Amino acid sequence: MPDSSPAPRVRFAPSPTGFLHVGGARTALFNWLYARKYGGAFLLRIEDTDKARSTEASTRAIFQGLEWLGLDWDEDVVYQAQGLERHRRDVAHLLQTGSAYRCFCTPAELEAQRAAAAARKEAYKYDRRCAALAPEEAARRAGSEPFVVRFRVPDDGITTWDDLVHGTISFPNKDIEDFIVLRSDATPIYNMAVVSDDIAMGITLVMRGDDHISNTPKQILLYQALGSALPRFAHVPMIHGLDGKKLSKRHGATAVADYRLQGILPTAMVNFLALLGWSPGEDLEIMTLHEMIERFSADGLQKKPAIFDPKKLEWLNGQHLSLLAAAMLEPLVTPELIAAELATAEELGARHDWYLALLDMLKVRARTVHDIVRQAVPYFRQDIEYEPAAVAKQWKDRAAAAELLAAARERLRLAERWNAETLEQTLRALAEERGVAGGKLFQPLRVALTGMSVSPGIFEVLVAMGRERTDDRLDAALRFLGEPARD
RNA sequence: GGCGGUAUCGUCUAGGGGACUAGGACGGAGCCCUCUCAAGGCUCAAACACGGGUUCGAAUCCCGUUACCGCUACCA
Repeated sequence: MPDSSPAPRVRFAPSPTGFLHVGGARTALFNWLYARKYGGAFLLRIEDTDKARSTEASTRAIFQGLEWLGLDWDEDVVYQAQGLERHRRDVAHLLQTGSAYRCFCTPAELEAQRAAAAARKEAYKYDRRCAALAPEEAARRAGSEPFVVRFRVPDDGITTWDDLVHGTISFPNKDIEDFIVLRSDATPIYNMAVVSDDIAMGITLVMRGDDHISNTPKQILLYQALGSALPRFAHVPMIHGLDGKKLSKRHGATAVADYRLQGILPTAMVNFLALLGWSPGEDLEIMTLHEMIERFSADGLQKKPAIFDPKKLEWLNGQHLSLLAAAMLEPLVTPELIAAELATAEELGARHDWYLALLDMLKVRARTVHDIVRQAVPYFRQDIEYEPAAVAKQWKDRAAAAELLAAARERLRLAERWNAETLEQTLRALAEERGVAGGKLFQPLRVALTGMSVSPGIFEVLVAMGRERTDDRLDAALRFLGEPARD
């Protein structure tokens, strides 16, 4: 026999009513990490029983979101709506064994009862009037009247479980109302469908958001009434916005796809999400998925909600960007360069080594993929745009700047080799001859080459620019400034 | 209102009765490096919600209080 503990089976069960939300993505991630860590299965179930709100586009968005994050699932995707017959069979079983009963109260009647309770400032709980109906009578009325099926919650006792993140949680049964399991249109209510599906899928650990804690006792009661072994439960905290409230549209981007559009790397996103509510201990922050699997443990799961801090995400993204080899970065940046009409795939392919070196040069000071594209502009575009602020500051004395740049142009034309060492020697020598600090030469030169006052080191820039374009840029700068008088 | 959950720097967190003068990270301030900006290195400011216990000793255990969050549908 291999191992005494069977391989765990976990699932991520979103309802396809919108895009993949960061909260959902994180729940999926924790489930995935758990499955991968312990050699179990990570299953995906689409909870599409609410036909009015479920869409196929949402389902696709969920798949794409998970794929982008690198969270692959095992086995075929389960669609909850396809389990309808089984859901009904399970409800029939409940009815047969007396664990559930038919309720003929109409929505209007229930609403009136609720309103009356509210007026009396009492907590409303279904008064179980239909629980007392004789089974034969209920069966007879069922032929002609609409009804729902309610679960018969025991009067006494407590329902309790040992939550993987919270420890023991218990609910007195007397506080749980006889909840509905089957609607009057004979479709199952959420709690029923979930339990039926989780049993059918052989789920051994239900890991989901904190907001399901109060559903758990009801679900446990269902497992027991259905005669099934209980899975373990783990309730992970929610994600909140900067204001401490549940993350919503008001907080800006909430869909993982939004972050993709913002130039966030999937590895950074997944790393950030993992850190929200989980800690590997030992002050470790930057991790790959693989490293997270190695260190993952439910012990490190936090109990309190975490606030989503976009600043830290950006920082983390910058770190991942710097760590990423140019060859890995290439497929992420190339489409954007093409979209920005800075280059074509052919051009990039033709000078591939140069392109990779450029990425290595730019990635260090970028926090998003967009930053790289922005910084790459002067290396691709034929014409040059000068930032007004850069011109104002570095070319304040236009005549002097022109004179200096003209001298630099002459020297650079004479440079024997076009590499960082040679260029540094050449330009430092020039600065020294002129009796100026290096910066006094490099800064105006930077503006001439890039149009900006900020860029990578000037010698690197020169190398990336190449001899010809450097010369063109200096010509352009001199035209802009007005050629200095020659003797 | 009822039920449930949670509480360490502004934020993410370490901490599991003495190792706490409470550690790391983001963000902030400053210094170093330096041709600019990043990156990197260093320094500073910044927290155990409050009150009672238990204990020789409590951020850590227990009980209250407070605050916040979730649920309280024939939604999921």
